[in-house]
Amino acid sequence: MQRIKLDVFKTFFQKNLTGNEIDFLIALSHIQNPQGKAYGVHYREMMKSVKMSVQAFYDCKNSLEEKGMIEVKKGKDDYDITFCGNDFSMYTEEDYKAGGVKYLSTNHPIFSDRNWKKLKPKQKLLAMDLLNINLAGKFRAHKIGRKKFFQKYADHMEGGKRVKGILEISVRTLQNYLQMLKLYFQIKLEDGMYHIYLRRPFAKRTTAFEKQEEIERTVHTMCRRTGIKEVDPKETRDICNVISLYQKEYLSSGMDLTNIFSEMLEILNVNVVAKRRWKKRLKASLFHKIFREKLGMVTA
DNA sequence: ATCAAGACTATCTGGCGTTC
DNA sequence: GAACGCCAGATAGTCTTGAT
Repeated sequence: MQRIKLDVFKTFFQKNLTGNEIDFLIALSHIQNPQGKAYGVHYREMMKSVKMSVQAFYDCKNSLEEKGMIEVKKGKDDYDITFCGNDFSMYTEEDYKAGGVKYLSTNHPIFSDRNWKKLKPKQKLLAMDLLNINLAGKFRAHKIGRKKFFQKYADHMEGGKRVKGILEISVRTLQNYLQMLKLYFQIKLEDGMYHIYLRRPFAKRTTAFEKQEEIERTVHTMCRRTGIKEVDPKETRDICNVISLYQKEYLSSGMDLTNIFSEMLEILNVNVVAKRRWKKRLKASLFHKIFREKLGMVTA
């Protein structure tokens, strides 16, 4: 589920997010399940994907929780993190077709661009807002009056009072931002109207989101938590397929997969008395059986 | 693995001035 | 008139170091 709900994104503007915090949330959206939950988030993993320091990981995790953007539950050397309000599980195919699901895709090339990380926090928000407008407008140029553009994003004076724009920055700063926006957008000023549209390499929709990848992450997390070191690729794939097949039931049941993995290991090692001698590995057929039982499906 | 303190670095603003 | 380069000082963000 590489996406952020539009109304969740809108709250970004009021939370005074730092650059790292924004990237943390984007990275979280990459690994969340349809309910907006990311299981087994490890600090090293985030350090790598967000390119942040150890301390930055903890700072972000704590500050985002304080700001009410995420909910954190401690796991085994890792965390289960819920992206608050970013739940997509209630939508059906029809909802998507009818255009009733408003979201910003985080699977867009702009987020993997090498310059992205260098952008300032509010530049990121501005780029994301314009990206959303351009995607919604099917890549047609976004036309907006110069004055209106500045009033929307930057503060301005009105009758001696300072009126805030959504970015709460000065006009001068917004002018500076226009330079960086040129990385991703073509910006032309014609008759007092800005014409803003995505540059060629970025004028594309996302690639299909990787449901499989997210499930595979879950399996690896469960392996880490149950101490399985020997991760057979074929068994992993088969287990992923089973989870994918029953994903709807699994998500609504709210069950903890760790228990199924533990049970799988117990059965595999039923003849081994000493726990430390257990052979810890994956066995898809056994997983399948336990999984179905727990979901209340009777094996035929 | 986690976190706190302090060091270091980046950012924003608003003024002045130049260019188109 | 709009855009923007440069500058200094205040403020905020991030990283390094080091302890537990």
